[in-house]
Amino acid sequence: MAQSHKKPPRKTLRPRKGDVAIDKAVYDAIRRAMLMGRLLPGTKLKEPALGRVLNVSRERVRKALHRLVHEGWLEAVPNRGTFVPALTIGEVREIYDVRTMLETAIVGRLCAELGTAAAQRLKAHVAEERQAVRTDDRVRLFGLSGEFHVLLAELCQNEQLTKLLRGLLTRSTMHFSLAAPERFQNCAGPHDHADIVKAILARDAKKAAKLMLDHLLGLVEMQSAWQPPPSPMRLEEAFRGIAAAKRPL
Amino acid sequence: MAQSHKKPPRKTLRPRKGDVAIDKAVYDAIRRAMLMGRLLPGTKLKEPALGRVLNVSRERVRKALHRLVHEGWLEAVPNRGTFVPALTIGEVREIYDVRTMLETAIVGRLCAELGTAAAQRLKAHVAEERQAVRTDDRVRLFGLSGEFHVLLAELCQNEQLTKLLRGLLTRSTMHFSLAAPERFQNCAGPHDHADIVKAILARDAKKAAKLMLDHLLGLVEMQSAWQPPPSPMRLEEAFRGIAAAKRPL
DNA sequence: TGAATCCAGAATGTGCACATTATTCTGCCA
DNA sequence: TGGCAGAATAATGTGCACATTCTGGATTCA
Repeated sequence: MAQSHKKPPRKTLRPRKGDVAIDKAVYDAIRRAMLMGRLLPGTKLKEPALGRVLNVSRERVRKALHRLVHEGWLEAVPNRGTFVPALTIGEVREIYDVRTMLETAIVGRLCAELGTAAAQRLKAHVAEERQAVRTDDRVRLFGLSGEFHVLLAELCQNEQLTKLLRGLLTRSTMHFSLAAPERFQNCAGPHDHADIVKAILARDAKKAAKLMLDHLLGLVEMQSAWQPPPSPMRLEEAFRGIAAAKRPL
Repeated sequence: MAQSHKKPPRKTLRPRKGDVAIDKAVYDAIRRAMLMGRLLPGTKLKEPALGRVLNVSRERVRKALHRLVHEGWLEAVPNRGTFVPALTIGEVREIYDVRTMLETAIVGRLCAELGTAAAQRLKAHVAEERQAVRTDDRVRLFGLSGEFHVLLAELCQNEQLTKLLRGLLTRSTMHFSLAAPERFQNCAGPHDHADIVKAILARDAKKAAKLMLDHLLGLVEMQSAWQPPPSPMRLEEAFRGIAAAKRPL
């Protein structure tokens, strides 16, 4: 305590108040890179390199990586680093199995209790998907296809359910994104979705559940057919156009 | 680079190799304190105090808190601190609603495909619960009651499902633990479990699902009746007997 | 007397400097 | 020429020293 207590060096220490925004930006950047298939399974995410590429400090990268690891997006090996996981077909099947359990129950419930507003939202969504198909807007259709399943959960008015299903959805699409990014699509097509909505609106619980089951089984089948391409990718290229912080921090 | 480069102070820096174990210990300690009802909803978990109590550095506490926050056990307010959440009855109902969707599907599947080994494990578990009731072993019954639901998931041979259900279970019991720690019990009693197992063994999917539904509804009903007691608690008392690291780090 | 303000104390957030550990490269030897 | 050992280099893990922000209480003024 009774030391010299010299003036600290303090070079460039300036923690602004907009801190959580930066954290989220880093997190989103890595997640987006994965979802866009820029990061091959087995890729090692080095903290210094990521910090350089994203223009943030290593601690920021570290925090984002920890979060992603815990969410199941990445795998961490102590004293080794953080890696992009190689999801096996079995794991993908398991995730889709859980989704089947949840989503068949969801459509069943929607058949039992469905307000006019909810029905309207369903019909509007199907119309949007049809429009996306007509204009051949692949990117938009990709987003809509995923949001359809989230919408079904939302209509149950259960926050926990929605959050859970959203996590399952992103995890189930991860393998697909990593495996075949050029074939950007979430579902086989909006046709299945339209049929499911029709069954729900007709209050046909049995048919709706069956359609949902077949739909998800079809997705698994489709994903199982793909193989991860063996072409590696540099980190700088992977994060090209995916900025976290414009100015250095 | 061309600076004086004096000898660094380095007082007591000794990062052992058993690091992840300490992290887990801190994490478990806080979680255990919550599960034992030692931490009332609204309690602020101060990092320095926790570090003192658990004999670990503040960074370790910080990491554990971050993880717990992300898992939904705690709530963090930026620049304010980390707090024990006050789960509303509505949220508890939502969690149980999700559990209902999953677990009715689980028992349905078990009725369809159930090996002899699985049937044996089910019967053994029911016997264990009955034994715990006979000897009036409350603590053991508490653990067994929770593990029953996890066991059902495990018998589906789906890792993802098991992990998910385990999370839901702990989260659904959290409110109960916080509200009424002295009434330590997971389920209304082993009687419901025995009936469910009987229906599964009889391959009666409809009855099994109905029994599970009623079982979970009963649990929600029971939890809704309780109110959180308004007696606060000091941090030192809360973590009495819940050690993270014996020796200072 | 009550409320607004300001100030001291503590708690949180974060960059940084190390120690430790893993990886790669290079030279040597079989 | 291929494999192996050791050193150099890079990456990860962690305590620490700050800056910033929040909180609680005392003081002052209407």
